[in-house]
Parts: sequence; C-alpha cells; structure tokens
Amino acid sequence: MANDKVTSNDVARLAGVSQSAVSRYFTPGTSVSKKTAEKIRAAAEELGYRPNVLARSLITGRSRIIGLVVAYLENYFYPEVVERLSKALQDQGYHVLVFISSIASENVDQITQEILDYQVDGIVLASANMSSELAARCHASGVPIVLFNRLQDDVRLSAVTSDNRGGGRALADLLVSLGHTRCGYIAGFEGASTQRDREQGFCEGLEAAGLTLFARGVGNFRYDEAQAAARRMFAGPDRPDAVFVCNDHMAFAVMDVLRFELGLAIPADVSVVGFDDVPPARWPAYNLTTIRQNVDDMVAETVATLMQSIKEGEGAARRVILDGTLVQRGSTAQKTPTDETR
Amino acid sequence: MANDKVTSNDVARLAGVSQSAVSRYFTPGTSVSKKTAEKIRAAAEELGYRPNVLARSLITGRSRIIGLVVAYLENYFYPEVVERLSKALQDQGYHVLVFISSIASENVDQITQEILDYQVDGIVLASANMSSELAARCHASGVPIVLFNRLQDDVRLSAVTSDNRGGGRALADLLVSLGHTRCGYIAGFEGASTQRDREQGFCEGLEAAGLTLFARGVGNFRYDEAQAAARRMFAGPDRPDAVFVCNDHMAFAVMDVLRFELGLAIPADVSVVGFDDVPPARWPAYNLTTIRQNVDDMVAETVATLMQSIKEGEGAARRVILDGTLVQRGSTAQKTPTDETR
DNA sequence: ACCCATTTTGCATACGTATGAAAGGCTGAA
DNA sequence: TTCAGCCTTTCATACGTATGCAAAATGGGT
Repeated sequence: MANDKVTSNDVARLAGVSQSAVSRYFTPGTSVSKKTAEKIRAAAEELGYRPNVLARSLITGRSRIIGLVVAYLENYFYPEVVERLSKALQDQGYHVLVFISSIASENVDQITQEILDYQVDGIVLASANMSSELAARCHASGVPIVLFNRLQDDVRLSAVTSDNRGGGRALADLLVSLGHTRCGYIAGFEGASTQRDREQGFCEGLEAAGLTLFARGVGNFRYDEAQAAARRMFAGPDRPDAVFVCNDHMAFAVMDVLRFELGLAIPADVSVVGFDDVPPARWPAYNLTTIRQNVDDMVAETVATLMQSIKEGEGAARRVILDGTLVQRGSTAQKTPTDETR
Repeated sequence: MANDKVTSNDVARLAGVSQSAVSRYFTPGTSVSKKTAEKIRAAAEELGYRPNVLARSLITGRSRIIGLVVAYLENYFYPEVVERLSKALQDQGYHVLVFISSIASENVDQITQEILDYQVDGIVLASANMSSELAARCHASGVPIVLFNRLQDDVRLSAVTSDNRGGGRALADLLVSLGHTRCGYIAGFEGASTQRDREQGFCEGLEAAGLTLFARGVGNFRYDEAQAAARRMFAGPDRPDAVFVCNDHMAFAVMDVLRFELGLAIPADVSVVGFDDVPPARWPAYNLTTIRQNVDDMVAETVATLMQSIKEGEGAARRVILDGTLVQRGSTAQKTPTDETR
C-alpha cells in the first residue's frame, strides 16, 4: 500500500537512477531514454509515486491554480460559471480555488490578498469591484486578473462581459414594439456595473421612443428584496404595463408576486423581461423573455485571456464584450387595446 | 510598488533581523519581542511582503487546501453546498479547490489523484462514488475524506448525509395519510446512495400501509430526463394520484410537465413531493412539499469531521446522519372523494 | 554587582522538486 | 582506431519557508 511520503528520491533509489532522471520523466517537454523511462515508470507505480505539485510550484513559480472570487451562488448564473470555468481550466491543467465574498465589496481586498498568498497564476473576479490599489498590486505582482461579468474604470484590468447596455436597449426596443408605454425597472445592486449598464441601455431605448421610466425599484439582486420592490411598484392602481428586472433571478421573484399575490396575468396584464437566461427561465413555470448571456463563450474568452497573460506576460488589458441574444418567450406579448382602455 | 518576489529574506534584511525572526513573526503561536515585531511589521508593509503559502506547506506538510469534488451544479442543492462549505472553511483558514466530475463516476478516481497531487489536507466528495482502491490509497496517505450526501459500503470512509431513508418514509406516510393510493416514483441516478435510500424508505412506507409502488420512472437527477419520465408515467388514463420525485430539481420538471403539458392541477389532480428543499421549492410558482436537508448542519458536521481528522489523525470513520424536516407546502393536499369516483 | 531563569535571536538545515552545467555514453564517419 | 557530435545522466544548487538547537540577551531577585 502506497504511502504519501514517497518522493522522487525514493523512486530514483528503487529504479537505480538519479532524482533528476525521475524529475525529467515527470516533466513534460523533457526527454529520457526508453530504458530508464521504463524503470522509472515501474518504480513509480510500485511505490504509488506522484509528483508534489506544491514543491514543483516553488521552483517553477507556477502553481497551476486560478483563484475565483464569487459573491453569491444564489443567482443561478454563477453556478453555471463556476462549473464551466472549472471544467475549462481543468482541461488546460489548471484548477480553481474558490473564494466566496459577501455581496458587499468591502472584503474583496482581503480575500484577494489571501488568493495571492497561494501564488495563484491568475484571478477571475466574478464578484464586486476590487480597490484600484489592490488591482495595482496584483498588476505589479504579475498575476493576471480577469473581471468576469463586471467592468471597472481602471483600464489596466482585463474584463469579459456581455453587452449589457445593448441588451438593455434590445429589451426596451422589444417592449416598445409590443406597445408598452408604462415600463418599470427593478434594479440590482447599485454598485454593480451590470446593473448600471443594463439600466442605461434600457432607458436609452425608452427615450428613443419618446418614453421615460414609469417606475423604478431596487432589488439588490436578491429574491426577497425583488419581491418587496415588486409589491411596492404594483401596489397602486396606476401600475406599469411592463417591467424589466435586472436579472432573471429577481425576475422570478417579481413574477411570483404579480401572479400569486396580486393576481395579475403574465403577459396579459404585465409583460416581464429579465437578463441572463439561467435554466429556470426556460422552464414552463416562468417561460421568461430574457437576454441570453452565452456562458460558454464568456468562459472561453476568460480562459483565453488568462492563458495568454500567463504565457506571454500581461500585455495590454483585453476587454471582451460579447453580444447577448434576445430570447423571446411567453412572458411578453403584444399589448391588447382592451388593456389600455378599460 | 510592491513586487511579488519579496521573500522573508528581503524583509529580514530591511528590518535588520534574521530570516527566522520574520518567519516567527508570521507564524501564529510563536513569539517575537515587541521591538523586532514592529521593525518586521514596518519592513513587511513597506515591501508588501506576504508569506508564500506554498513554500510554507512544503515544510509544514499542511496546505490548508481542501479538495471538493462535485458532479454537477445544475441541481441547486450543490451551489448552496459549495457556498456554505467554502465560507465555513474560510473561517477556519482553509480554502476550497474545486474539481468538477461528470455525473458518471468513471473519472472520479483520476480526479482524486489530481487532488492528491495538490497535497490537500482533506477531501470532500459530493459526487459519485470513488473506487475502494482509491479510497484505500487516500486512507493510506493520511488524507481525510468525507463523503457528502453520499454513502458507501466501505466503512472506513466518513460520511455526512441526511436520513434519506427516513425522509422517503416520511413522504410515503404523508401521501398515505392524505388518502393517496396510486403513488408513483421518479428515480434519480441509480448508482447514487441517496436515490437508493430515498426509494427504499418510500417503498417501506407504502408497504406499511398495504400499498405498493404504482409506477416508476427514472430521471437520473436531470431536468429533461425527469420531464420525459413524467410524460411516460402520466400518459395513459390510469395515472398516479401522487408522485414522489427523488429530488426537488427533478420535481420542478415533473410539475411543469403535469401543469403545462398535461393540463393537470397540482395538488387537485396530483400531489407532488420532492427532496432537498432548494430555494425554488418555496417560490410560489412551485410551492413544493419536500424534505429539507439542513445544509448548514451538514456543512458544519463536515467541517468538524475534517478538522478532527486533520488534527488528531484519521481515527475511526465518523458517520453522521442528520434528520431531515418535512416541509409541507401547497403541492400536496387531501385527496378529494370526487377524484376517486369520477 | 552578580547569577540564574527565561525569553529572544540567529544559524543551519530540511521540505520535494526543477534545471543549468558538466560528465558520461553512444553512434557513425573518416 | 579515433574523434566529433549528440543524446543521457548525474551533480549541485535553488525555490521560500519553518524549526531544533545553541548562543545571546533580558529581567528579576538578592
């Protein structure tokens, strides 16, 4: 039975070769003769030897670990990200060290420090913003950072996002084209760039049609807060005839309130649109019109950015903005004149 | 601006002390005099020094990394687990290295090998079963393993689960008490212990009431396969009057098919029960009766088991089975005689 | 002022691996 | 046979830290 503490020296001794030969055998890109390779293979197998990644990292300066900072997995967009990103990086021989930060951005800096302690080869920040001071430090330490689904003014940081503004705009255009004139908006966490950009695009779209925001609430990306916001927004008799909720997760909350608390029909009484296209959005119970963020593409771009930065050193920041796709489902419909005139 | 490659030697030189002093300053549980501590603190801050966790691990033999193997995050039970476990371990000074395995268990062994390469201090297996050979190797290498929400025959492995059998039993009792006599079951992945235990408990409960399973389908823990299973099960005129779906995730799929494809009312025509109590279960759109697995308690027990094993060495395996809680919501109701006699 | 007990400090080494430089071995051409 | 040239192998060292041990410094009591 193999013991953990088998080192390359043990293997070398058993195989009758030097430690460096063993190291070479396990290091891709180096050559060993057929004969010794076989001896080493046999010895390693017998002892159950596997190279110690940590010791290797100490020498090479590469840990093959990517730090991932994520705020909350309650929004089902992020589990998808974690899964796909983790898989994609595994395929490249990297692994993901997960750091959960609270939704408030205060402790992101401390967490990033902890990440750096692990000598990670890169960082993916899918959480709130980090201080520019810390960003600078990371940059100086040569650790590539990619903001995922987040933007920041600091131009030195690479980022991968969807076209949130364009998506918001597309949703406004859709609602307008369906004849809606009283459009509400339920915001996410005000500090998030996604929130800001989606709202901006949405408002631009309304303005282009000569409209303005009919009502506004804040849900902070949370289910229960979105519920509360929906209750307030639809309390009076003078309610919106359509609402854009900043992400799908909150949109479900809003739909649940409209249907089961207020007895409103979707889309007959109110059209609802969201953003992300998480799996439940296409479940019949919600059947939500939304903007699809292509997670696979976003992940691919993130990995590509990381790999490039790791290989060639961090050059100029790489900002990728991917187009989203409008997915029209059953939560939106042409506004019927009857609604208008009753 | 701080550079990454500041070592304890650099700090020592600047502070005018030895490298060991610096090491002691940063090692909890060791003592340094006030005076030198201050000099070191100042120097470290000036240089932006932080200890290299990897190098430290090489000496201490502890990486403060816990490997987490998880199969798929599509089922929203697992994101909760990842988040809570990660947070709980962060509080203990540990961090989580994530490994995604496919739902089929074939590559679990390879993945676990990769985990061991990182010299993790412990492994949490929330995925399919691992081979007993590999379990033995882990055991021999002194790396504690905790099976999360999984059981295995190998008694040497610690495990934390809910009382799946008891939960299944409780659901059967509930359905029976509501007057249901034609109870269907939609299974998860047949290789999973949760699937097996829940079904066993459910069948025992039915038998205790003189009943037997009315219909059975397989959903493999997947939304689309559960949909298909529901379609088959409810195709004919002689359909079940209640169905237990092995987890909430699949239960949503079943409910969607019943309501939106077959036009059945829940619970008027069919009672539906699930297992897990993931967040959407209490959303009004589903309002699902289910068994709550207390994630916080499960995580706490997992962390406790790990910490104990790490500290005191792996003693006897620790098997924790936590009680679930029956959460009765709107997807179940007393069967009305009208249904029976029509 | 002196000595003992205690704390603090520095020295040296070890952890497990990768890698440049040097030494060794082999092949083939003259 | 001899030697150049190339492929293998070994040697030695370095990565950044922790820690046992011995030396030095400190403090307190007489």
